[in-house]
Amino acid sequence: MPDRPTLKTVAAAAGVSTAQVSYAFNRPDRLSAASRAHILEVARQHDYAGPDATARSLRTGRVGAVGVIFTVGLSYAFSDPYTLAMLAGLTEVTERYCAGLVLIPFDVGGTGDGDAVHESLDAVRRALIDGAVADGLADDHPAVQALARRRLPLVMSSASASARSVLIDDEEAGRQVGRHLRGLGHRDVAAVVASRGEPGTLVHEVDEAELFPYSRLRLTGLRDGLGPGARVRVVSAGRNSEASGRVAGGSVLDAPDRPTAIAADSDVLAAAVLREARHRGLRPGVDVSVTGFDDVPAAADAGLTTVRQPIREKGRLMGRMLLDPTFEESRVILPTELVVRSSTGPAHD
Amino acid sequence: MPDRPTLKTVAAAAGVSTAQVSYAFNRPDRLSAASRAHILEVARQHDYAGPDATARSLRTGRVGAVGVIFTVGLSYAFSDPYTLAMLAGLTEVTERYCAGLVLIPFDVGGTGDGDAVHESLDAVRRALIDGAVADGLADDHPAVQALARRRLPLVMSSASASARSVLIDDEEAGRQVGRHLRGLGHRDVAAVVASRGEPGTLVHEVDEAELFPYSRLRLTGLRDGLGPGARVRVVSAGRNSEASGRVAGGSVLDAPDRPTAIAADSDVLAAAVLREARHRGLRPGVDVSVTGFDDVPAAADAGLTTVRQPIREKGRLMGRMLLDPTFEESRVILPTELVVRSSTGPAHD
DNA sequence: CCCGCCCTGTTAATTGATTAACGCGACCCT
DNA sequence: AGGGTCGCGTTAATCAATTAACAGGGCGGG
Repeated sequence: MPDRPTLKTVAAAAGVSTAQVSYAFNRPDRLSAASRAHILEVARQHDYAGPDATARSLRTGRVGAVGVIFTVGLSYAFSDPYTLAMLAGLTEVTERYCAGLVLIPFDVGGTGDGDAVHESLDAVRRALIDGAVADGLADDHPAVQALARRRLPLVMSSASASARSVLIDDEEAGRQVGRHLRGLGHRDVAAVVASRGEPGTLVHEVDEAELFPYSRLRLTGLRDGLGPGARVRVVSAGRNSEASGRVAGGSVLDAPDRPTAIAADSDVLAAAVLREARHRGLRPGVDVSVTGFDDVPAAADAGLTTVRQPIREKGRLMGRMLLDPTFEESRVILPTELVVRSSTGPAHD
Repeated sequence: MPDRPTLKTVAAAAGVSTAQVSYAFNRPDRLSAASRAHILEVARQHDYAGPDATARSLRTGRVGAVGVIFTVGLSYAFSDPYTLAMLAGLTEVTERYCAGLVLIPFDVGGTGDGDAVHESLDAVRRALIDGAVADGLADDHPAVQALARRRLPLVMSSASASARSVLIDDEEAGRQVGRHLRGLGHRDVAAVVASRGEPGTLVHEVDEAELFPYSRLRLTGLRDGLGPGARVRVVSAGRNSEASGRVAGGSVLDAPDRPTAIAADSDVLAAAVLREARHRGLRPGVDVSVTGFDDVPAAADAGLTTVRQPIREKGRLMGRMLLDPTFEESRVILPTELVVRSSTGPAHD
């Protein structure tokens, strides 16, 4: 018996039909206890590990796992506190449902041209999942569209025409930051946002459509909150990492017309900006004001003024949308809250 | 056409055999460019997302994903620096191979009796993977055995009779710690190890067999390194977390016969012990010596004497063992290095 | 005594693809 | 003209299970 045993093998060895073996593993109530015991015993003797997962999935149409799309390198994602908090919430739920979690890389390295996109979509197309979470992606993202074509249940964290979503009101959050800064007298603000551009480069108005959807909304809110007459320059931070944040922050701080405040799109970026500021002898909240986003644990330590969002709860709700059949809402909006700490203060130039 | 389209649908609509459609998606060289273009066009019109992932997996026997078994809650794992570093290395490789990563919960909550084990094994049995990584688990762990029965390629991080492995020499690492402490004059040491027991309780010699395999080996090495005549008490830390570490550390520090040194099984536990020590007014490296394990980034900040192991490289190698067909070795032993910092110092009682 | 139901068990259709083997013209070479 | 090869397609077996529908024996009730 060199071959891997199958249901058929076991059925033949036990002298019953394959249906009986299947029932023995899946529906104890459909056969007598005696024959179930016998079948399981024969299975053990043949070292049969139970029904093949792939075949069962094909037949039942269920896989028992949900996916998460990652548009940045996975090995980087594991160092991002926002992502980790979201995943922690998500896995609380998947675990309760005994579901696996599939991390799907969508890594369009380099130019991002048609072929590269096509290639990296393979992982999305081949992923064995019952549904997926696309955090921070827009409806028109190729990975999202590929999933939609597969007709898989999808949960997003930005407003979507078709998919269910768990959101925050990004525009309002941006407005909270804008109003706070305006109240402190800031009229010249740099927004540091993750984007495809090189860290430290300016994002022109026409390119703002290319930003992540949440960045666009926060920008709109920020401008609104600052009111008319304020200047808002948008600076690309490349990816959302410490290193990129330092480059972007440095370029803003070294500009001849340095803004009085810097609103970063995440606490990770904001913390990097803070470090660069201190490095230049600038006192946060005095010489320059800095705000973040998310309120990850490190923000409190850094004295960072930031917008708190319930990240873990977001993950939990996304998970429930996918797995809990009694969860009906197709859109949940979570509250945000401006947390004022020492990194912001009155403007003076 | 309310149903999800299949290969057959598309073949019929395009007026070709299903084989052609399959080739159009998988083997462009097996058909003329014209008919390939035609088929893909028809597929698009019918909103066909490409061959069904499950069916393809059944037929080809390949899934395109590898699994990682977690014996602690996933949402907790995301806060453990060792796990994150290992995953970062692992995903570097899976990403290169466009493979998904499936996080498989094996969460035997509560008593851990037969039924609960059986139940939580379901996720392991049903996981759609081509192979798996079992970090820190022993050959006789139920989840490992379930995977072995499925005849899936398996990579472990402890010595295994059957599976391939990427290891460190845990016994030698323990010995390094032991010798270091002996050199400082410590003759009474507490080893704080993760285990199933309640944090803070003593682990009796007979129960040591129940510990994680790496803990056992390190203990053996530690005793050997300390040499004859030294006392080593083993204290359970429950799970490998800050909270558990504080409980375990507190109980050791409050014991009437407090040891002069505490060797923790991870930097996370050691950092917790350090905090408890400081909290009691004990100066690390002076009033009490503490060692960790892993050398995660936080260890340097905490001034922790610890054993460095190349965690990320471990993850990378595990991934290559699973995915890189040119990687032949079935056992790799990585080097460790004792990093002496300020948390250890001469013993005096 | 007969009808119908329950309990166990079997038959066989189905899930959606992959791919080896083979068929059939057209073309080339000698 | 005969035979070999090449390009392009089709046929049909196979992957390993699930499950609706059905069959027959035993048994209780009328």
